[in-house]
Amino acid sequence: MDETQGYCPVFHRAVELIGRRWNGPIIRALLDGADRFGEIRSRIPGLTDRLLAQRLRELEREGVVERACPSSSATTVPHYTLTTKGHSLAPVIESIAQWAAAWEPPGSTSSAQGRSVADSRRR
Amino acid sequence: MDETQGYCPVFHRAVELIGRRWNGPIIRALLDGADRFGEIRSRIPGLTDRLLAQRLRELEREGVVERACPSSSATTVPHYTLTTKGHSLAPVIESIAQWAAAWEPPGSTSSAQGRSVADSRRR
DNA sequence: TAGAGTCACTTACAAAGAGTAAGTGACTAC
DNA sequence: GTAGTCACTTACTCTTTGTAAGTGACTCTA
Repeated sequence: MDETQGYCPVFHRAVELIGRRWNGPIIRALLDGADRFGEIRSRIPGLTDRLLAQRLRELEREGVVERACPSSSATTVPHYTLTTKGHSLAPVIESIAQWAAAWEPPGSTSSAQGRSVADSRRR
Repeated sequence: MDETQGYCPVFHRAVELIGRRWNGPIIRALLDGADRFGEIRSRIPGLTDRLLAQRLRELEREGVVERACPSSSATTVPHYTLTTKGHSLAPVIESIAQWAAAWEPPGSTSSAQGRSVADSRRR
């Protein structure tokens, strides 16, 4: 009777959040210790300011990322860190990385530049 | 010296393939045993013919899905199945599902319809 | 202290992708 | 032989992304 058996909106939301363009690499950079806007950007070739700012705001709204402006002394530059929710994505990221490494296409060891799935669709 | 330390194009490609709109639910439906076009579509509310056809072709090209037209006798209706590469995504899907279940927002137990991350951005 | 540089964004516009809706051809049931 | 289902396509519109050029707050240098 339930036509949509096996479908789970919570899963759907999660996979699109994680998989949304640039979000995977952004979360990975944050897990790797990057915590400033420019630092994240410089670690991800192809990612622009506009999209990074947008993605960080979305991730913040989803409770994955936290933005803090250390009003201490020196700089007013904001810092981005993962929340507990964000840190708990580590195993997800790890399992994707493992799958990717296992099925890495033959010729993509070091020369491969970050061609996306979308890019490969353009002829 | 390497500005893009920690960045991995193989990971980037993988996370965008898995997270590309509708791909997560499609792979999950296939893992759950759906093998015909209409069956996959009916399990995923909101997914249209156009996008399902497109996504299946992309997944086929990526070697995740296999399309077979059983030329046997009865029907000419094609069947879709996961390849070995596709089946090996099971742990990835599982870890996303676990994360999603753990961080499911309070009011989304059963009433939540499949609102995507994108939808929540529209005001 | 004037001017150049860096940082974290924002805005404007064109191109690509996704949603909506209405076909199409092959087959099947009545 | 006509109506219905199935697996797609095509045409059109709206949303998201990419590209490029600002902007204001701050810092460093002469």
